[in-house]
Amino acid sequence: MVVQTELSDAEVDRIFHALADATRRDIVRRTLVGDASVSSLAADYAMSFAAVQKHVAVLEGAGLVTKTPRGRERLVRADPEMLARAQRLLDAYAELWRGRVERLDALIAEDT
Amino acid sequence: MVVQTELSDAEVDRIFHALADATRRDIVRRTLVGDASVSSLAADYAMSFAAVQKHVAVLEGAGLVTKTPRGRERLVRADPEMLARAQRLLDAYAELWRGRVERLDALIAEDT
DNA sequence: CTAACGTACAACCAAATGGTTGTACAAACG
DNA sequence: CGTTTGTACAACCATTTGGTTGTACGTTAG
Repeated sequence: MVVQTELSDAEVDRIFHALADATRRDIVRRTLVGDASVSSLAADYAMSFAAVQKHVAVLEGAGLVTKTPRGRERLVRADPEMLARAQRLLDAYAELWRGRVERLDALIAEDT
Repeated sequence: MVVQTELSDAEVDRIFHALADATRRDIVRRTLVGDASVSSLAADYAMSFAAVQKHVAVLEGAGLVTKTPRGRERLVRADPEMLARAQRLLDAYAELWRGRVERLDALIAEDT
């Protein structure tokens, strides 16, 4: 889509795909506030631990989240740098669309 | 993720999924500027007409795009209202993340 | 009218997704 | 020590995805 951004098409694909699932969005939300082990995350979803592990892996692959070992646990946290890049990406789209919508509004206004 | 938005989880799923493909993002970009028939869109991608038809259907299902018949053609255009809703959704995420990042920045600043 | 064009839709296929269970292993607990 | 906890990973499965080709049908052009 060649919006102003430093992200490749494949990275944008991965980011949007990672966010296209309610469980994964919830994991991002929770790890935004503070760290959480994979099992503590898994405790709140009606699916197996392994399934949650996979969701975390998808988020990790998109760079939205990082995992750091602490003892036998793996702490998951939202990665601020990648979130900032994703944020700029979303801003770029929002801005693009805003421009389009305002242009349409202007056309409608002219019609009156 | 329960961000401030009027969209259901399933709708958010569909929107992000629709945007998780470079061809579909390109179609949105092109129909943002002006209408385009499905075949005129398809002419620019290295895939069959039917494949492009399916991509348009995904965008349509997400509400990002509408199709209106004109003669034998079907004109595709980005839907301003849904784009505005998607824009607010993206804004909400960006804002959420911005808050988190700024909070982290503040913590780092305190450490110095 | 006939031919070409634009679309719809079904059938099919390979690969990816999203889930499961089972096994293995290191770390923490008692 | 042995047991439980947290994780990793493989195998498996059903469904979805993203692509294909082929057929049918209305619309436009000659």
